[in-house]
Amino acid sequence: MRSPSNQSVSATYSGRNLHGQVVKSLGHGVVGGAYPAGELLPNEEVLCRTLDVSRTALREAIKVLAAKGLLESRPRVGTWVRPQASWNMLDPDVLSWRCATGPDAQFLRHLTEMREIIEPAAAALAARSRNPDQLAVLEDAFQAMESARNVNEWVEADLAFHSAILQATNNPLLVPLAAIIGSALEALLGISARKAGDFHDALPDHRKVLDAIRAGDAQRALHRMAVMLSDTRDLMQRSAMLSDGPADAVPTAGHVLGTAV
Amino acid sequence: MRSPSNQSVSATYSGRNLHGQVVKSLGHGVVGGAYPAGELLPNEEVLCRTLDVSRTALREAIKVLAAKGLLESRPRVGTWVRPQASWNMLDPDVLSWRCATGPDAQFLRHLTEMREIIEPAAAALAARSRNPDQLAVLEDAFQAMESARNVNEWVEADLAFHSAILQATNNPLLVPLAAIIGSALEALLGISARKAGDFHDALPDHRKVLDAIRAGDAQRALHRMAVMLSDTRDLMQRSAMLSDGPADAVPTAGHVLGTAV
DNA sequence: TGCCGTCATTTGTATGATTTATTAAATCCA
DNA sequence: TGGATTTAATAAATCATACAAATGACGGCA
Repeated sequence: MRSPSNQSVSATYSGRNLHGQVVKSLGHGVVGGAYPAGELLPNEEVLCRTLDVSRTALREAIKVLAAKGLLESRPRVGTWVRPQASWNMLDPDVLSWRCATGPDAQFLRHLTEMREIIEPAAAALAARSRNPDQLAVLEDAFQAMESARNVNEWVEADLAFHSAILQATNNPLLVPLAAIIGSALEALLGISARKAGDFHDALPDHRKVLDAIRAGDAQRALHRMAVMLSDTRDLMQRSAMLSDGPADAVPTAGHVLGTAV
Repeated sequence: MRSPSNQSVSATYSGRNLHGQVVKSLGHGVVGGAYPAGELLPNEEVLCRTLDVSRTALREAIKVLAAKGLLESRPRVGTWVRPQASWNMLDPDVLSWRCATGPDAQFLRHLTEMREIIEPAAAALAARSRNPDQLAVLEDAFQAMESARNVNEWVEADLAFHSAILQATNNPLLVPLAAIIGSALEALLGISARKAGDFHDALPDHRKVLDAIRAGDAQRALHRMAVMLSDTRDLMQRSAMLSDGPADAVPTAGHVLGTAV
């Protein structure tokens, strides 16, 4: 038995190590706009003193951020912030940093748009490809949603539910997109601070998706998921209206894709 | 003028630096299965001697691979390969390494499935959201496809075409998915070695998508893109049949999603 | 003006010393 | 003997320092 016993589940390796903390700190700074795109960072010596770490730790962090497309370095020039288009936006860390700093309405719209593209299709594939174990995981997640007693528990179970669907597609390329859903839920939580009895309203929508996937009905699963997301969008716009005044009437991806009710 | 002049366009930062070469080498090894999942890598000292680099370079490479979800390290234990489910499959580097080593039919199917989910929706959004500049880029890419004189030129232009559509959605989360299309084209190239006059057959399909996007007709763009991908899949299965014998009859994502012709 | 070599600055690479985290063995008590 | 506790061994983590390489800027020179 050589293989190590407990492997960390979380995709984003947190700031447990020192260099991880530096990655987090610099990552926040870059994504948050503290260092504008195209601008040079202070050189290594200065950054080391600013962050109070050794060059080793700093450089490891810079290499990680370069691998995520945020930074680029050259001798004699320095290290600078790459244009936003080069950032690996689907990286869980980048996504999380982006959400942590000003989850503007526009970015939330982009997240929602992605969900409306991915999730109905994923539900359809899951209905077709799921195996019994994967279905069991999905059922468990649904039960966890039912028995959630506060918002945090509910969000956790909700994410587990949608992740389980992605897993059940048996397409490994779809699985990492759970990070997008997680970010969307987190951002949504920040905007519409739901009350105690509120969140259970979404339960019937989820049950219908589950039923369709259990029955192996791909068409129905796709449709039910589209409906659920449409409802979520409505809820979002309503709470945005309450806080920010009338929201601009943006056509939903569902409308564009022809999958809305 | 402080901002550096020429920024590298390529997303995957190649092995120009020594540590970049180590990232590439180890990345290939891990993704290719030379180091099985769950298995410990040799410790730093041994790896340094094996790869003939300093600990600095090796450790920076390991940090990068850890950030991509491939590895995890702990003191007293070592560095081991994380389970495949933890790999950040959407990372351009990981995707490229995966394609470089045994692009099995199954993985190609997963890539195609993703395209069939993403691209019709992206085409629809692009038809709606594109601005004149983005349309011009798309037209340029199409002309490059028309005037391609060999397979390499054609693949390059093809990728540019599909990337331009993703860009034209104005959703930054969709842009990085171009890496998936690139991998799919590359893998497809490996399987069905197209002949000189062959590839231009796909031109009419592309023209119809372009026309729909130019006209701002989201529904038609979606439909035309779905048709194009369906044709591509047919071509793929036919050439697979020629080389590997009769292919198993897999339902297309297009069928599942109800977007096929 | 335009070319070319030199120099200064910044990252890149290498190495040794020290610290910390973690496991497994060893030890100490009931 | 059994369980908890301490200790030791090991590998990565961090730090500090030295040197190498790349490259943009400057200045000399034809």
